Amino acid sequence: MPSRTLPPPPPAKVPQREGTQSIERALRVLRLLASTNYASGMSFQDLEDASGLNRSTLYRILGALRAEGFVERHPASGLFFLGMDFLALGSASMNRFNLRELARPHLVRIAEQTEDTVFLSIRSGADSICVDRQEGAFPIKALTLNIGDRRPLGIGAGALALLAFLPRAEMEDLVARNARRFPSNPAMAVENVTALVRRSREEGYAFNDGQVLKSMCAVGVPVPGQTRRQPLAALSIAAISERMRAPRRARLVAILEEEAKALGAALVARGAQPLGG
Amino acid sequence: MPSRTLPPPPPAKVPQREGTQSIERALRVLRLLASTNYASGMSFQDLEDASGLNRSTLYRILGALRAEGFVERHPASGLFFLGMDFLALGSASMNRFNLRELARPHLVRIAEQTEDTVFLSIRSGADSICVDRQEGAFPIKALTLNIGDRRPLGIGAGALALLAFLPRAEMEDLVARNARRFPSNPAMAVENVTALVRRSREEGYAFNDGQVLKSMCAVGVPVPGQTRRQPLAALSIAAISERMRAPRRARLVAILEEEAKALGAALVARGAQPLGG
DNA sequence: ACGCCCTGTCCATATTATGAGAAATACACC
DNA sequence: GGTGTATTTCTCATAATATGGACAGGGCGT
Repeated sequence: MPSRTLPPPPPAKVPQREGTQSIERALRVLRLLASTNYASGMSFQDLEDASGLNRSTLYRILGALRAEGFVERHPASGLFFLGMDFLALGSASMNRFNLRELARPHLVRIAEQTEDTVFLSIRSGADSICVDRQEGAFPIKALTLNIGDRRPLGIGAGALALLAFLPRAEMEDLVARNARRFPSNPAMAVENVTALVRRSREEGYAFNDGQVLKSMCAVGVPVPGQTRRQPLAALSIAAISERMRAPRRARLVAILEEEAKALGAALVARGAQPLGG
Repeated sequence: MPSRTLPPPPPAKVPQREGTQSIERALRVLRLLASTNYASGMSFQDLEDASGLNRSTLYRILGALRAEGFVERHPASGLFFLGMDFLALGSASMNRFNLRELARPHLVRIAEQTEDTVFLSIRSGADSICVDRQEGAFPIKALTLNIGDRRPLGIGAGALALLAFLPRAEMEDLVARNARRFPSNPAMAVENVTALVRRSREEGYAFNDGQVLKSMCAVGVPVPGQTRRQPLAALSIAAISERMRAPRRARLVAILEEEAKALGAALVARGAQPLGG
């Protein structure tokens, strides 16, 4: 080894920190606990390995999370879990602008009139999230979406309605983003989604003809904000194909439109704003 | 003012801290955002007032929460919201030991056989939490519980089943705790709950005869763990009183028992342990 | 123009979180 | 019962981190 003077090891520490190391770490731990591969709980060892944190630090973090009820520890097994309070937090996160509360009667009314299953979706970034659902009485149920499910904008009637009625520039940007996110998925290709959007705009509603699930169809409309170009949410109905043919489909759309308009007005009155991301 | 030498102001700081100030603060902020009175979003000012934190500190905390997606800020209005990821976290918290996933087919089967509404509950501390629900086809629905709802142990069929089949000492402790928590509620009085527990043990199932909602009845059974004295969860059925009379009620209980036994076996096989608190 | 309030950023400071290690505790395997 | 291993808690010196006061840029009403 030539004894060259070692170049003074530059601190090279690119802290890049914004002064919130511990919070960041704590939230990461929560994310770990939420990852579905560990639904059956995580041991301390699991957490230590997966997080890469120092033991002492991890104990301290877990202690804090536990003290606030965000994490629970099973006494017998010693496994760590997300605290049950996340149920409450989860509901709260869905209730932006009281959207869910205000929308519920509309969902119920639509489900009663149509006997099919109704969904309420909102936009989050380049995704659509199903926020609420109301099952209809018709025995063959089309339960494509569970509450909390994410779909890229454009996939499914609700997600397509959210996308299609955005300002053109924003819409095109999102379509491009999703095409990049899912390069291997032909359904997300720019041409394909653009075609769906065009048709939705022409017909005034989003129509999903079995793209997600064979033999299941759905229609969706935007919930208008100040203007129709600023949708606050989307309402959609799913049913088996037979119940979605031309004459009935128009009726369903009319019902959706009516409720969406009323809901939109109520939301605007309460100062709701379209969600971006 | 006598110029007495000021007694050296003892630091008197009782930090009492466990070295997790910032995490504690961050979690408090999340709680604030989740509080329902602010469902329509909180301005920075709101948060500052409600949290009592220094502005800079609050900015940093919110920045960290936002960077991790736990908090979102609405661009137009500047309002802060819980991030939509809480939906996912909420689902995850319900899926302990994959309970929800494993239980779902059982719920569906019970709902199909009985046409009534079925609930899955677990214990959390001195409460029961409704973790999942499956609606039956019968047109008059008894939707006493929403997913995520908490009830003190003993109130309602599911919560009573969870309580009644615990080891006696534990049960009595919990009954006493809840009586103290709700001193003004006669339904939670020790004598009352004890009587319900006794009957449940004698008959082998929990029966709620309109205590929660007039004209609505429910039956519940524990999902057994290693032994029946270590219930992992509870299954219950709610219906209008007419559908809960003697002959039918026995059938319902039999169906519940069968599914609960199967579910319990599956859970035990996966190493599930009863939840405490 | 002026004051007032709200919003956001900077930066010196000491308070706080950190992590190594030791000590205590539980647990398994003979 | 005894030995070894894993788990959990505690202590403590240290530096890195989070803190909060000060400052600066609007917006708005008067």
